[in-house]
Amino acid sequence: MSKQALPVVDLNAVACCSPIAASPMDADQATMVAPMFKALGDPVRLRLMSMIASVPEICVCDLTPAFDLSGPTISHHLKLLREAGLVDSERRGTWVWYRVRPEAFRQLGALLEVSSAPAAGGTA
Amino acid sequence: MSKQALPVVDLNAVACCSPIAASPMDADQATMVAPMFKALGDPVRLRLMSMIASVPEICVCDLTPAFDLSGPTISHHLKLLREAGLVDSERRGTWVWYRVRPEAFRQLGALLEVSSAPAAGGTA
DNA sequence: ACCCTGTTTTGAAATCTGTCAACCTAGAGG
DNA sequence: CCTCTAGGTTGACAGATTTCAAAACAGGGT
Repeated sequence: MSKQALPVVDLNAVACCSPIAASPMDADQATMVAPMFKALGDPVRLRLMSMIASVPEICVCDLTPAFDLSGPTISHHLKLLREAGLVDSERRGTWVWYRVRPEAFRQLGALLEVSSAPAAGGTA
Repeated sequence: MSKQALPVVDLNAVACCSPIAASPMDADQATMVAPMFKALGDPVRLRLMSMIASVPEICVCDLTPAFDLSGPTISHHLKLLREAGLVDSERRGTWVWYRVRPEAFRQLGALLEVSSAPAAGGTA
């Protein structure tokens, strides 16, 4: 089973859409969501994320040379991004390709929305 | 100079609106933006942020009892939120009041916007 | 002036993070 | 089977983070 490790952050479990400015977030929800922000809280990972999100998919071999960092270090950061549920990877022959997980991205965006909208009817 | 420390993150310097999915973020920009995400990457701070953002302003005395943490620890997290440029504080008599910095919030949201992605072969 | 309460600062301990060198694994190709 | 290259894993270490107790600071009231 060459399956990659499942993301630590279960996107289905993360409260999906209420902006953090809409109402005080409870502890459990914060515990689930924080790792996603944490993953983006490092300049290297933020840049990796941006590079990945800017194209449909990208090979590690194109990511690594963009940094003054060793291969293992890039690999480590990519792993954290994966565990945060933000990206997905797939091996195809010799190379490994990364792509963004749109749901995760959308959720993060929704969380930061300036809530002028009442959450009416939003509860699925 | 008893003024509170200026935010470490200079909101005017932070590239203001291009979503990270629009084009690869350069190193400088990532260095400036990452601390904001980092500040939200802790469950306690995320919850504090949510509590602050959910109301026009809120007293530390209403924030502290919501956690099983000492006063100094809450104060420390609030400081990090301040230094990230995400919130503002003001002493009024005995109590200190915190409120969100809408510009910072808006910027973070803009960064995560799903830019109607120029998918395959996209010229930026 | 003194004390009381609310908040921040300081100092210190335990834990976590970012990074690299060295090593291991997965496919491709002879 | 052997070797080569692309990536990931392990182990180690310097530096950062989280947390609390103790002390300091800021206003208000007596």
